[in-house]
Formats: sequence, structure tokens, C-alpha cells
Amino acid sequence: MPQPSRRRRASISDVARLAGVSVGTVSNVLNRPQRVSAATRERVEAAIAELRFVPNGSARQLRVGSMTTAGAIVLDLTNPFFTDVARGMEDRLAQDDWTLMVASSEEDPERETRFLRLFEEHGVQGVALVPSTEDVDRLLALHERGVRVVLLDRPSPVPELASVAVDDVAGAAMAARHLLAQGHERLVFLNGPRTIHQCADRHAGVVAALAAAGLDPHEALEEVTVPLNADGGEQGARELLARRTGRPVAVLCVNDLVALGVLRTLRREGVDVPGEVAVVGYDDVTFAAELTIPLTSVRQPTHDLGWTAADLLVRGGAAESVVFQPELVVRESSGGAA
Amino acid sequence: MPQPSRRRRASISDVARLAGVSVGTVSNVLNRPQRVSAATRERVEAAIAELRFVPNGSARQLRVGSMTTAGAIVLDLTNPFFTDVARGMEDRLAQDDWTLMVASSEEDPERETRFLRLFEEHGVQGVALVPSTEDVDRLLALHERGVRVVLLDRPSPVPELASVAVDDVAGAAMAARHLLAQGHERLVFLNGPRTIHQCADRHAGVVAALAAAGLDPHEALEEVTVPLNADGGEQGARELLARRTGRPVAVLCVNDLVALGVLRTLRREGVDVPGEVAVVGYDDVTFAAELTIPLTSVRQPTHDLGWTAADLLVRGGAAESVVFQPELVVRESSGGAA
DNA sequence: ATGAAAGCGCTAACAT
DNA sequence: ATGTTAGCGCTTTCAT
Repeated sequence: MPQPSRRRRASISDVARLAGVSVGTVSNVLNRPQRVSAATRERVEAAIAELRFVPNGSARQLRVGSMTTAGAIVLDLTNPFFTDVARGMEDRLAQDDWTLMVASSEEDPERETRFLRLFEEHGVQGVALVPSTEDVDRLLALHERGVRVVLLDRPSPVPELASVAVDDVAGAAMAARHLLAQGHERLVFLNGPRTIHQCADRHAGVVAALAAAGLDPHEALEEVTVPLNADGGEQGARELLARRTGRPVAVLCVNDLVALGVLRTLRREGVDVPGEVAVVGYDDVTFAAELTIPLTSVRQPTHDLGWTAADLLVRGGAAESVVFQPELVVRESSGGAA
Repeated sequence: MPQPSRRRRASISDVARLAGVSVGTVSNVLNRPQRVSAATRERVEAAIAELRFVPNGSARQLRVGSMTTAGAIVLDLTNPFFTDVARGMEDRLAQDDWTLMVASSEEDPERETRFLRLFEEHGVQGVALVPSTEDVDRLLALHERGVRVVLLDRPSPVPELASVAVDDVAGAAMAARHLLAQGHERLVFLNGPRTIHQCADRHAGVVAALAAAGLDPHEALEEVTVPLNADGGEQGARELLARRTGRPVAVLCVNDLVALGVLRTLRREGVDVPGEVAVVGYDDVTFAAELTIPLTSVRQPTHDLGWTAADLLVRGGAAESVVFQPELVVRESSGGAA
């Protein structure tokens, strides 16, 4: 088992020795090259090259404080919605030459805590996260310790914490109203756990729309809790099919991945969409428009969401709370398309 | 502009002072609690809680060496193929309680270098990356400095570096053969820049398949270089449509995102798939089977790819080179489905 | 322009 | 069981 070079990594003092200067001078050519004469600078640079010296970030950080790095924690890295948000963050951070590290909590509060801690230990300036629980104490504490925190995709419940969100109540209400307008009087809502804020808000939106239409939510709404991915959609769809009544059903999915799973299952079972089952998704991901049955969905300003979160992180001013508005995109799957 | 608490973060010596013990003891309750009597441990723990002390990772790392952290650099975080790979890595790393930080190079060698350096500075044990260039010198140097390196999705050109890849020559050849079997005698290959290894290999695979069929690649193959995403597909499709001949065309896409863009454009323009244009993708991402025209694609063992890369990273033994075999999944878009 | 040296927060070896 | 201390690699005064 060949070991990658036994010898210790070169340090700044190795460089100093080889170049015949002091460590302070090496540090200067690294950080303030103009302070150093051309001749010595060249000698030092040659030594750096020869030793393949890379400064030790931990030491630098320990001395200096933190680095221009931000962290993002999303619920699911395989959900295009979150990767688009991350992309938006990167685009903003790049302007200030910050770098982004991404992690996925898988909706697990423990994993979330671990990454939060890891990021803090690594000295990030700030972190944007889609929280997996309602609890903000850890985040408040983090903020107290000088790490900038931005809540992603949910409004901040406290004035100290910044947030960038999309109005989920409004979005879900739009989706529900649309299905009601197609003549449905009962809705099935394939939702995630309500401990996740977006899920709770979207549920509230559906209930509000039902109530506004004069329907009793207890009667007209059935909420099924499923995993927030395509498998969750399959699971939900199978549950629905198991007790088919023959009457048309309207299904509202908490995100497009779930909707994808639903559509996949319905197609396999030969169920007509939107005739027998009308389906609405949420997020309007890239592929939503290109599915066998193009998917009606609630579009969110994904890229802007990330961009704005990163902007808040970089600017680091007062804790703002930004809310975007979603938009319903009607396609075939809900039976509402032209 | 409210500052997050002016006061310095609590350090281990603050804790020691408050608890009336030495720093060594605090360090012990942190790292070897059993070495410390229950009574003092409790006092220390109380002090930690009161000061909201979080150990400084940089200091720890500086002292100890590196952390159980790995980095992954992929070409495009919004491509489901890469996020599935990352998921595979996470699954393996979780077993050993390592954590993964993900970054996206956007195919930009400079960004790649920046992240490589960032990860190294942050003291990762190892990094898995999908290189954006053929050049492995930086990686070799990194490896020399004791950072484990695994090439992702391309075979290692040097024995020192581990790699986990899928046979791209074989995969592309399968796809090309399939289109030829449908009666096409000319192929359009929407490929990425050949500086990216996968693109080069897939091109080689197509050429080989053509040659094996007795066709002259110079005649029978047209390669168009496009960005590796849906926009790239749109671009490629528009270029094709601009010089329509009326004869059926076969289009092979370097990945499913490109294929999605092609299908989207063809649908908008009312072009019949697979009648007028046959389309084959690559990667077989989740949604490939659910598109308006279900997409023929080359399936890769995505999750295993990531899992194995992470396994190599964690085990850190000799530099293995693992190669998986792809599989053609025939659907409607190529005209070959039942 | 360059050098010397203190010290960032922590761990681990050693001493008690 | 607990305390003392050297030192990880770097930046940054302060001297020269």
C-alpha cells in the first residue's frame, strides 16, 4: 500500500529556510507582495514552487478569523429546486469572490446540526439553510457567535435572523383554487411532514383556499404525508389507487418530484391524466413542461431566491426578511390547459 | 446595523476559568470524557453550556492534522447525474461518520483549482472530482501533499491516482449502434468540449461504432459542440432545424439535459420524434422515462459510482481504478421501442 | 526592506 | 484525576 509521500507538508518556515529569508517575509510575499523587493520576492516564489508549498488554511484562519466562504444546507441535493437555488447563491457569491460549500440535510435535524457545526468549525462567514425543523434556537446561537445566518425558503420567525422566502401559503392556495375551478370538490394533498415549514405553509394555503370556496376542509381535504421525492409520489399514488371510487380525483403535490412519482405510477397503471386524476406539482422544475403529461405547477423564482440569500450573506447588514411571490403555470396535467 | 454580539467567541480557556479547571481537563471532557471524574465533567459541561462554547475547528485541525471530511467537485450541480453521484458518496461516507462538502466547477478549470485549494486549506482527507481538463499535474501534486484523490467518472491516466468510471466508449458505441440499427446512416452528436474526458470518450465510442458498421466517420458523423445543459440542447436543435433536409435525422446527446433541450425545441417546432428526428440521451436520469416522448438513454450506475469513490477515499489504500459498464435503455424517442 | 517574536485555540505528552 | 506546557503554521506588530 503505497503511501502518498511520507514527508510532512512544506510549511512557511520551510520556504523561508530554502529562500534564506524570515517567515515574515514569506508571509509578506504571500499577502502583500508590494512590501517586498523584487529580488527576494523571486527567490521566495522559487522556493514556494520548488516545495509545492500550499499555505495551511487552518493556521491562517486561526490567526485571522474567518475566510470568505459561505455554506448552504438544503433538504435534498437531488431536488432540482434546491440545486437551482444553490446556483443562484453561487452566482452572487462569485461577484465577491466568495466560495460556496453545499451540504444536504436529507431533512434530518441531526445531520443539519452536524453540518452547521462543521461549517462553523471551518470558519464560514455565513450559512444559508433550509431548516428541517421549526426550532431556531441553534441558529440564534450561531448568529450570536458571529456567523451570519439566512433562512432559505421560509420566513424568519425572529427579527434577528434574515430570511428569503416565497409565499407558500399564496402558492398553495393558487394551486388549490385552480383545481377547484376545474370542478373538483375534494383534494388530496401529498405533503411532506408539517415540521418542515414549507409543508405547513402549503397546507395552510390549501385549507384557506378551500374555506374561501365555502368548503369544509375536514371534508374536502385529505392530506397524505409522503417522502419529498419521486418515491413519495409513487407511494401516494398507490395509496390513492388502492381505494379508487371511480370519481375523478384531484391531487396536489408538495413538489414536482412527488408529482413525477405520481405521474409515473399513474401511467404504469394506465390511469388517465387529467381525466381520472388531475395532478398539480410545485416548483416548476425544468422538466415539468416536458413530461408525458405536461405538469401544472407553481413556479418560484428559484435563482433569485438563492441570489438574494447570498447577497444578504455577503452584505451582512441588518436582518432583512425578503418574500417573493409565486406564480401558477397551468398545463395539461390539471385539465386546465387550453 | 446591529452587530452579532461584539464579544469574542468563548475559547477553551474561558471555559476552564469558569469551571475552575485547567484547559487540559476541558480538552479531556471534550475528547476523552471517561478520563475525567463525573463531578468535574459536570462542572465543565455546565460552563460549556453557559458560554455556548463551540470548539474552534481551525485550532483543532491545526493541532491534529485533518478532519474526517471529504470534498466533491462536480461539473454541474444542477445535473441530476452528478447529484445522484454525490448522494452515493454521502451514503458511503455516512457509514464512517465522515461529512461531504460539494462544489460545482461549472467546467471551469480555474474554479476547479480554487475549490481544490479551498478543500485542501480546510484540511479535507480526500477529494473526489470530475476533472474539467485532461491535466492531472495539480492532482498529482495534491496527492503528493497527502490529500487522497479519486477521479470521478473518468479513468485515471496515471497509476498514482484512484478512479471510478463508467466505460464511456462502450456506452456511446451502444447508443450509436442502436441508432444505426434503426436504419440511420448519419448521426449528429451533440457533444460537450472534448477537453472533458467523458466527451472525448463518448466521441471515440461513436466513431468506433460507425467504423465497425463500415461507415466512414468523416461522412457519417457530425459533431456539434454545445454547452452540457438543456440550453445546449436547444441550441443544437435549432442549428439542426435551420438546415432541415426532409430526411430523418438521428441525434445522439452527450447527456439527458441536452436531450431535454432538444426534445423541448422539437416539440415547440412541431417536429415529430422519432419520425423526423430520433433522439438518444445519456445518463438515464429519473425523468427520462417520463418525458412526452420517453427518452432512450444510456444508464449508468450513478449511485454505485459515488459510493465506490467514497469507499476508495475512506479506505485510502492503493490507487485502484474501477470501471463500471453502462446499459442502453431503449424507449420511444429513438424509434426502437416496441 | 527585512527580521524577531508573540500569540490565535487547541491537543497530547508529561508531570504531579 | 488533573495541571502544565510545547507547539501545530500562520499573520502581524515592533524593531532594526
